[in-house]
Amino acid sequence: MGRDSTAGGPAPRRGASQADVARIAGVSGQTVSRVANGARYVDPATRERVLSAMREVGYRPNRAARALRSGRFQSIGVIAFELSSVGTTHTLDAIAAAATETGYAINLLPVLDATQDAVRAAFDQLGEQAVDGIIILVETHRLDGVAVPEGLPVVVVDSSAQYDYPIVDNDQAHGARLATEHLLDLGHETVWHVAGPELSYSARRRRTSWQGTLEAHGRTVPPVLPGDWSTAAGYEAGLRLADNEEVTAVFTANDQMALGLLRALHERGRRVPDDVSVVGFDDMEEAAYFWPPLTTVHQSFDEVGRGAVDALIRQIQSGEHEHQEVLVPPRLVVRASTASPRGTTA
Amino acid sequence: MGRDSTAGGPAPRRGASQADVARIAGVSGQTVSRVANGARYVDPATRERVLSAMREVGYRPNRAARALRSGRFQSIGVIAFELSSVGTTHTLDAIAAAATETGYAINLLPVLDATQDAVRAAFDQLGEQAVDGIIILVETHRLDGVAVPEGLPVVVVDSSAQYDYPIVDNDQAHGARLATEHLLDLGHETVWHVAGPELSYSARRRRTSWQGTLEAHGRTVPPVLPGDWSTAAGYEAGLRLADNEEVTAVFTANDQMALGLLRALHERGRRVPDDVSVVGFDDMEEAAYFWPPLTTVHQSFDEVGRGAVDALIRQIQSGEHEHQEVLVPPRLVVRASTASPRGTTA
DNA sequence: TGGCGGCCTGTTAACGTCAACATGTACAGT
DNA sequence: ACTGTACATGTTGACGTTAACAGGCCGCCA
Repeated sequence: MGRDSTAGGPAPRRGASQADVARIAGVSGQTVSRVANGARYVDPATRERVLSAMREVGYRPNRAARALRSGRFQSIGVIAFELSSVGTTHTLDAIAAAATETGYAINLLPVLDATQDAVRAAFDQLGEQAVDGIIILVETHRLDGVAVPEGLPVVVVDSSAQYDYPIVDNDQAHGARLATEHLLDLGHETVWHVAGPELSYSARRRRTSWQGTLEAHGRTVPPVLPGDWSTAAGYEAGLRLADNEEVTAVFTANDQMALGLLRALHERGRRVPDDVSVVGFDDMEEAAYFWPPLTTVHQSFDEVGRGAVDALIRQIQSGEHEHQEVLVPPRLVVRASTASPRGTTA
Repeated sequence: MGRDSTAGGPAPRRGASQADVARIAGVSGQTVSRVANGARYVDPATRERVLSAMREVGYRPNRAARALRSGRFQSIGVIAFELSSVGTTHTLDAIAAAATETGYAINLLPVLDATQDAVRAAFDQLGEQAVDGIIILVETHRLDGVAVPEGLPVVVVDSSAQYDYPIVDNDQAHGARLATEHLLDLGHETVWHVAGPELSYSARRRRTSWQGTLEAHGRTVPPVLPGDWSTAAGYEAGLRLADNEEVTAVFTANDQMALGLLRALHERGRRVPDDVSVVGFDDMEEAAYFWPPLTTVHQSFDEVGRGAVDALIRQIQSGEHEHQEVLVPPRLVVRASTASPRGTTA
C-alpha cells in the first residue's frame, strides 16, 4: 500500500541479542531467556553470570521477536478522539502511567476526525497493530455500526450501557445529583441546566440525573439549554438566561461552558453568586481561578484511567470476557460561585 | 523481571497469515509480501487474486514478524511529560495525526514524574521498545545528564540550542516580541512581564525576547514577576501589580497565568483593558472567553507536531543525522484585553 | 539467431525469542 | 540400591515475514 522499498538490507541490528549474552555467559540462549523472564529454576550463580553479561553488552530483549514467538505484545492500544479535551487527556495520562508501571507499552491510535469512517479506519489499523487489548476513549455513540475486532480484550471508558464490554467511567449521574442538590440545599427554588451535546452519553446522563433530582424534590423542571461543551455555547446560554430574573441557579454540564456562562452574566450585570449561582462539571485546573472561583464536580480521571488499565490487564491475563461496570464517584468542590439566593438564609 | 508464565501455550494466532493467503491465491508467500508492500513487478492479475484472497481471510500483516525480519517497526516513540499541559497535548495530538497518516504507529512513553530518574527510566524503556525513532516532548532542561540511546533518530520539540538533534518548536522569541510590540504600539510606556519557570527554556526565551524588545525601543525594563505557568502564580502576580498605578500593560508567559492575573485585577478593581492591558501566550481554547477575551499569541502546535514527525521520518529514511532547526512563527490574536492607556489616542 | 535486459515468480534462510521436550544431577524416601 | 521428585540446563523448532538469490518468460536489438 504505497510503502516502497528504498531501504534494502536486513536488520541493522542495534543491540546485542540473547545469543550474544549466552555466549559471553557461557550458557544456552534458553537460560538467558529464563533469566530475562524471571523463570524459576535458575541457579543463583548462573543468574548472576547472565545478568552481568547482559549489563556488559547492554542487552535488551527484542520485543518484536518476543511478540512473534509468544503472541503476547505487552502493549495496550488506546483509541482516542480529540486528545485536547480535558477528560480524554487526563484519562490518557493516567492510562499511560498505569500501563507503564505494569510493564505495558501504550499504542496510541488517534481517530482523525469525527466521521464513522475515521473510527472505522482506526479499528482497521488495530488488526495490524501489535496490541494485547484495547481501551476505547471515544464516546461510544461514535462507534455505532463499527465492528470492534473480535477476540481482543476491550475496555470502554464511557458509561454507555449498550456495549457488551467492561466499562470504567466517572459516575456522571451521581455527579449531576451532587451539583443539583447542592443548589437546592442552598435554598434555590429550582436549577437551570446547560446541557452537553445531544448525542453524548455522558451529557445525556448528566442531564437525566439533573432532571430526576429536581423531580424527586418536587421542583419544576425548566427547559434545557442546549450546548456542545464549548465555551461559546456556555456564553450563548448565559446571554439567554441573563435577562430572566427568575434564574437564580444554573448547572452547566462542564466547566468550559460555565466559563462562557460566567462571562455572559458579567457582561449583563448579573452578579455571581449574589444574583445567580453557577455549578460546573469536571473541575478543570483553571476552575479555581475563574471569576468567581467555580463550584464544580470533580472527576477522578486518574482513577478512571487506572481502573481501565486494571480491568483490561485482568481480561488479558485471564483470557475471559468480563462485563462488569466500574463507576468512580465524583465529588463536589464548593468554591465561590454558589450561594443562597438573595433574601434567603439557606 | 517479575513477569511470570501463567499463560502457557504458543501464539493463539488471531488472524490469517501470509501463508494462508498464499495458499488460497495459489502463489508463494513472497508474492503476497510483495503485494502487501506495494513492490514493483507483480502482474496485475496476480495482484488482484492476492488482494481478493486477503479480503477473503481478512489478512493483516503481522507487525511483529515484519519488524523482526526487516528491523523497521513503522513506529515512533514519543517521550512526554505532563500530558495535561496545553502545549504538550496539542502537539501530541498533531504528532499522532501526522504519524498515523504516514503509516506510523505511536508509542507513548510517559515520564512518570519530574525526576531525573523517571526520565532515565523512560529512556531505558526505549531500548526495549520497538521504535524507529523518538520525538522528545520533554523540556530539555530535564534531560541534562541523561543519555539518549544512540543510533536512534531523535527530534526534540523544545527550542533549546544545546542539543545536537533536529529541533522543531514554536518561535518563542518572535511571539514574545509580537506581544510586547503590540502593547508598545498601543502607546504604553513599558510592559511588565510575568515569567514562566526559571528552568524552562521556552519561558526563558520569552522573557529574554520581551526584555530585548523593550531595550530595542529604549524603554525601561521593569522587574520580572516570577511564575510557574500556573493560574495560581498569575493570580499572585496580579495581586502584586494591582496596586501599582504605573502598571498599564502586562505580558504573561502563558494564558493560564493571564487568567489568574485577570482575576486578581478584577478583585482589586483595576479594569481591563481600561486601566491595564494584558497579553497572554498560547491561545488556549478558552482564551476567547476570558473576561475580557484575551489578546494572546497563538502557537501553531499543529504545525510543530507535523514538522516534528516530518523531520523524524526524513531522518529514519535517510539514515542520516540531521541538525536543522525549524521554528514555526506564532501570530498575535488581538481580542479585548488590550487598549491604549487612558488619556492617550494610540 | 543469439543475447540481453526488463518483467514476474518461487525457494531458501534468517531475524530473536521462547515452549516443549530432553537430559542430567542431587537428594529424599522406601 | 531403586524410585521419585525437585532443581538446573541444553537442544530443537517454529512464530510470520522479507532479503537475497535463482530462475523463467518475453520481446527487442544487433
